[in-house]
Amino acid sequence: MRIATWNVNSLKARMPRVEEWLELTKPDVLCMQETKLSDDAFPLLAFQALGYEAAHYGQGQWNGVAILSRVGVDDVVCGFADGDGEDPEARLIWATCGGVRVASVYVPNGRALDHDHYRYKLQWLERLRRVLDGADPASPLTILGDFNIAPDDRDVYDPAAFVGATHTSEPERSALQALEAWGLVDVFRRHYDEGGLFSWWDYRAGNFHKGLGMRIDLVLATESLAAASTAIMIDRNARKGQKPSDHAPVIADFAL
DNA sequence: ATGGTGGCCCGGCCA
Repeated sequence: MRIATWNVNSLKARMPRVEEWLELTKPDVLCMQETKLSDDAFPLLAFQALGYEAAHYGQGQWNGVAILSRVGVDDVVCGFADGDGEDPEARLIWATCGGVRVASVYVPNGRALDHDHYRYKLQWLERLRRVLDGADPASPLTILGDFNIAPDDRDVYDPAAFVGATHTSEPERSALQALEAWGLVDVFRRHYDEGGLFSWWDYRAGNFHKGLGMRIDLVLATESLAAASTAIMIDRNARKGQKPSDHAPVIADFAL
């Protein structure tokens, strides 16, 4: 089973690239983030024409997450659904696809360490951790998406440049480690040890061509599922060319 | 290391 994640930075702007990429890559499941669409505007028919079912949780203009699948989209849950009030932003959707529980997440950016959005980010990650109490770490489960956290210093082009900034702060990394402590593995690190392998590059200043990026798009999987992973790659080709997203897709293959 | 690009939808905000 091939499962991928891609922050598309507006599905409306990216639809030609996404359709082309689906036909080329043929994932069984694709998690998308930042669709920036209302549910009414989600191009379901176009995806069905390519053989995919889909679940979308959007709010229009900002955020928005989706799961495409050609191995079923069952038991869809939008948001935290934990009874503690609705998250005002559409950042989380779950579905069961081919026997695997899949989440597509768009973790808040945080903006700055002293910003309200940073506190929202940490609270959001804690809430995601609590939601996992309702799941079994021995079951096949995967959380994919834009975590807006570089897990360690290998995952940024210059750690010194991020001191005092978001994405690398200790509380953010601890919040990610709390998810891992529940029973999730960073599948990419099961296959690659080296740094300098990134999934996001700022549009500005030619950062992609200079190799100035971060690895913030992650595939977290329970140990039993991670043990079935045969390969994982960051598809840098999708960051090239006309009208790319600022994120590259991450593609993971599992022997399922 | 600052200034830079591209998305939203039309003036800044957000990434």
